Amino acid sequence: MNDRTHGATDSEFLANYDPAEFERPSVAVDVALLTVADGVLRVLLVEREEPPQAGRWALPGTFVRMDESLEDAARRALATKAHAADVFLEQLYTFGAPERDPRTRVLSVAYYALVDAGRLAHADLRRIRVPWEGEDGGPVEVVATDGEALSLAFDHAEILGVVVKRLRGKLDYSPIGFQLLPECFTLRQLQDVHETILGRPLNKDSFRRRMLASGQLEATGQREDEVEHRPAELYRFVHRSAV
Amino acid sequence: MNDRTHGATDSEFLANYDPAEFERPSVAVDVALLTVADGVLRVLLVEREEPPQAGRWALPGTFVRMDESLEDAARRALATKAHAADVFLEQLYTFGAPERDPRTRVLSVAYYALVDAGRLAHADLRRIRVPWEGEDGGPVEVVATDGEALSLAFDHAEILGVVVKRLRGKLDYSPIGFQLLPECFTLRQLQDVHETILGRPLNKDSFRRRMLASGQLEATGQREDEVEHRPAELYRFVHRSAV
DNA sequence: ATAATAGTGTCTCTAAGACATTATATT
DNA sequence: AATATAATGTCTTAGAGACACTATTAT
Repeated sequence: MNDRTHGATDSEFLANYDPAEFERPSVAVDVALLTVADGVLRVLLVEREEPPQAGRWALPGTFVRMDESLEDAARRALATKAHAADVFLEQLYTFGAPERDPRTRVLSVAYYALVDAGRLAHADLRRIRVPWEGEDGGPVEVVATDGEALSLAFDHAEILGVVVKRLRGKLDYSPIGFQLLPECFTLRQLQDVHETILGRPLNKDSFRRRMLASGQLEATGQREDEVEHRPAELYRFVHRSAV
Repeated sequence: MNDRTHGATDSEFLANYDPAEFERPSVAVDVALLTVADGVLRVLLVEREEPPQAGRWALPGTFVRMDESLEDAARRALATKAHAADVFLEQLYTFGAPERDPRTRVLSVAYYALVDAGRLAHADLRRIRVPWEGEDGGPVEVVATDGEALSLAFDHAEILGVVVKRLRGKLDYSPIGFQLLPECFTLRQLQDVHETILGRPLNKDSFRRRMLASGQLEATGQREDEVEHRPAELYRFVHRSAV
């Protein structure tokens, strides 16, 4: 028991508190920014230019500053890459294996962000290939435009695997599907997003019924155009007031 | 760009790496150890004896050591409190608001643990009261045996709220219900656990059918005894081989 | 007109809720 | 025998899958 602190008031204690007393891990945030387009999941990666693991591809990340929240750090990690002000962003999991970073102990609080493909240039987006079915989980692969698998830094292939697993699990009872589409969209586009995330085809009829019955969709009265067939109704996502 | 590191190999870089270069947050783990008995959720709390927030009730926690995994730290936080070797333990969420701890920046990687009530003395377990329905979420209350609400330390009421919300969300598609029961249990006991977690009654017939159809239950051929009515069959949880 | 997709209506099948009935223990 | 709960069987209802059919655009 420490006489300097035991029984003291909070203010006395804090005046004597030495935060440098113990060795600490570093804390980073890494953000998986995903889009869906053309039936594939894509992720924003950056090529590491400095050691460790220079030349490998990594999720955008940054070390957490002492006075910012974790979510603020995550948005800062995206700031130069995307119009990150209003992207959907949610904490995923904290990865803390002692040897996951060769520098020193580095914890990564991982986030995932979802945007519609129209808001990002395709330049930095790489295609995700999921080598497992359903919610089995495990690392995923990321392939370049030439089809070759990229070498990912640290445990980022595992992090992306957890992202995909999380998306598959949450898709049915959360509005994440809408985050990957523009404000107005057709039911077909919504179904494409769901099928791409789940990695399997869905029944069109029951998908329509389920979505329309959910109360989350509002018909805009407008129709898509520039399509070479009958244009579909455009819908807007409305947050469902719980029952 | 840093000339000392740019273009260097990993080993050159690491030889020069100074982990003390940047100020870092502290990282703690806090563990919510839950049981279900007599129709209530209970949680293991410890009374803080030293500042900050001496006298308040807190989740067992500890600072993460440089060479241990987050899960190891969580088990260590429980070690003196419970036979923690083989409890079910899962990461919940990382809480990182800059002002959540008055000492300095302290991140908390929260875990939850589930054990059957028979394995813990009731002494340190306090009853959880959930003031919201379904998965609305929000902080919960913890009440002493005399019914008075305890004053919880830091953001631990919010952490417990997230635990309850997570349990309600995962109950239907994960085996967490079984973690709160002894190895052999009756369907009635399993239903009690589900009803307690969800905070609402369930239909007995369809609950039985659903559980038996899930393939997760194996009849032991044995029956409960020391009950004052017809004894029920005892079942054992078997991990369901997917499909 | 033809092609292509949007959207509607209906049948079937499965799972949940409701309820009645039978079974098996204790007192 | 009376009581309490376990366990089974059946009817009804809601939602998903399947499929046929109609609607609306472009070429």
